[in-house]
Amino acid sequence: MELSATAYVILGMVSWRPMSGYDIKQTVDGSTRFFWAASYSQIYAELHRLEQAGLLAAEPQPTGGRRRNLHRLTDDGRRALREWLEREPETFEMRDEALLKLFFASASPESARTTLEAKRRHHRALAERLEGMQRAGKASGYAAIVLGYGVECQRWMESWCERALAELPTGGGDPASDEVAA
Amino acid sequence: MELSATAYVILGMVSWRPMSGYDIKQTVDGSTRFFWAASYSQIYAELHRLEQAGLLAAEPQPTGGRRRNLHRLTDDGRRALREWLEREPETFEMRDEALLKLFFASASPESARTTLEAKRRHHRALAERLEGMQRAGKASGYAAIVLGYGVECQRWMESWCERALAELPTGGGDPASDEVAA
DNA sequence: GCGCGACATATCTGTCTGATATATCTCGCA
DNA sequence: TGCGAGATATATCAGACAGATATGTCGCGC
Repeated sequence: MELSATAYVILGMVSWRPMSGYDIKQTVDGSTRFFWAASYSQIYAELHRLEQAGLLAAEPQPTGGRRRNLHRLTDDGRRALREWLEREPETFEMRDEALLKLFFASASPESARTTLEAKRRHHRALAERLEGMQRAGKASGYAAIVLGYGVECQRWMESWCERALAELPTGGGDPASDEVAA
Repeated sequence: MELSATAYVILGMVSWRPMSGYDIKQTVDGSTRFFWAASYSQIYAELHRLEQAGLLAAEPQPTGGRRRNLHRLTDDGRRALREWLEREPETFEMRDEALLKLFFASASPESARTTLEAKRRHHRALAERLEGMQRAGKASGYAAIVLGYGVECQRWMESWCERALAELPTGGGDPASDEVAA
């Protein structure tokens, strides 16, 4: 049974406590989102698939007229989660539009500085947000380790931008001719 | 005219010299791939769209019986590229399966160590590959700056893994109880 | 002259995002 | 009392994107 990594995010979240799709989305947005995001469409689709596969069990818990399905892990689900944890991680991807703009900056050299400044601001803002989560003591155990990674990583990126900015030639010039040999 | 960021990768590549779709894929795989990847399906689809939009011009250059379309930037295309470079970067995303596994490691605490070791190996291997590109002198100008970022970033991640490994409790235990407050 | 690997284009399936639709519930406040 | 804003909750669509695969040509070594 091949599952997407997002399916395992759901299994992992539900391993803490039974959750609705909405709960899962909120928790992902407040935690794994910075290294693994998930959208509603993905979450609800996976939830149905995982129930079909017997890894999750849903029990309807309507509050008055409002629908709500609480999903909990089955024994098979817990086993699948554990097996996934013990496999080698595969996916590591970055998508950084600022780096892309810097890469092509020779087509508009004045843009290099503003792009780097925007990237620095972005990392600083995210670092501060994550530090707020640290101070709020929202994460413990492994989650706290990963949160620490997030903070330090954003701070490293922020400081790289500062260094790069300092080394950038001032006149909006091109730091030696550009391009990558094919 | 709304273009995807991948469209601008294509405009940027073609701004260096006219290229075929195949050329673009090779160049992306050897350069921007680590912060902005592109697949053939995406590239050929965008190439058609950009030509429709008048930002690229294609000239057929068959070698004997082998088809080949050389794409070059039009004046509108160069203008669009410059305008994009001067806009604020928006997308910054990471997808790191190792971090995800570490996050949920309390469901299989022995996995934390092997996950971190795999992540460390991954970053080391990528760093070495990028350092090889540096030594080969394949990048100059802004591309070299971005390559330097890649190397330093991978090395930072590698060293973070080493630090985390050193701080991990030895007996496969759980570093204080887990979970994230909703 | 045959086969392998590089060159070249195209397309399919499936993952995933972001926006949007729909409906209910809660709470503050007029 | 009643009403509107915002939180809760599920669902779906269009489109971006990756990865695999199909199809065919070319050059080169053996």
